Amino acid sequence: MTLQEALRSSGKRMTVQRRLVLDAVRQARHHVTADEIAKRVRAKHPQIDASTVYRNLQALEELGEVIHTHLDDRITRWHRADSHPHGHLICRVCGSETEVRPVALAAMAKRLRDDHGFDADLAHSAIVGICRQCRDVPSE
Amino acid sequence: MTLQEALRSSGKRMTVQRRLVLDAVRQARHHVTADEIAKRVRAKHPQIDASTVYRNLQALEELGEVIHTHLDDRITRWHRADSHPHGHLICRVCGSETEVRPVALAAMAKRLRDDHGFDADLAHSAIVGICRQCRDVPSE
DNA sequence: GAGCCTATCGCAACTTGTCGCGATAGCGCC
DNA sequence: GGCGCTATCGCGACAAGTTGCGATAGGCTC
Repeated sequence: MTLQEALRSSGKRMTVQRRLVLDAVRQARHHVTADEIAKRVRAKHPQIDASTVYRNLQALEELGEVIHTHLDDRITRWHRADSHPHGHLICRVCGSETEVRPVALAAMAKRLRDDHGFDADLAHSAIVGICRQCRDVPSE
Repeated sequence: MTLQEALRSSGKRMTVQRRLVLDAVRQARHHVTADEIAKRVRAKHPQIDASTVYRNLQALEELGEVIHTHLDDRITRWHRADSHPHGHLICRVCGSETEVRPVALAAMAKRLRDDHGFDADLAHSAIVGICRQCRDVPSE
């Protein structure tokens, strides 16, 4: 389904603001925060409010254009929907971030599907724990 | 290590406010929000500030008395450290919450330890996805 | 191209949580 | 029991995100 079709079928409209937010997420290489998107959008259109950015990110997620994930801080990160899916391991000691390949996530998700009939999205929230380096040096 | 010993060895002090926050978390049956704890504490001591509650929850977590978890909303939940550990499955469609037994979490964590040397705490953040009921009735 | 319906906008207020600062009060020592 | 060091407190300001509301403007029809 194209963006035009998605807009039509959901009754949503394409506004200047929505276009700018979508472009900002698409142009970003990695995960970006709403604040970073707002800054980028406001560079050319300073009157655009933060709430407009938040509402548009939500709308674009409903349209399937962008996706949000949660790392371990309170800040939501956004990225384009067509980037390759992956999980995140965050070390609570040193803060390092490691990517998990989809195949490993799928194996873990299978267990939850078998046990609970639950279709887990393990890429949505980061998995917190202790990384190899920090575990091997427990007394610092 | 007793609470007294933990306080001594970390240089922390036991204040009236800290005692009240700890009691409030202990008395709560399930996970509670900071706001619920603040309300309970303020019922008898109205001058206690929300920031004091937040700082004490953090301090009590460092002392090993309480633990926080993240469900899918932005709100942090707290519970006593000695309650049995478990994971949470949250359905993004209906919002239902299912507990996952530690044994299932351990099996998933083993995979991450084998692949990445990462010691995952899968009880820290809820796992988001779609529950059996919502998956079986896709068109509503 | 004008008009209508209503999705969306900008603004302001609110929520959850954090932080800096001067004042207060645990707790170890005498 | 009194003293001093400094952890903690209450307050106000800030950060990230949400929500209600009157005003604006997409996009459909004619």
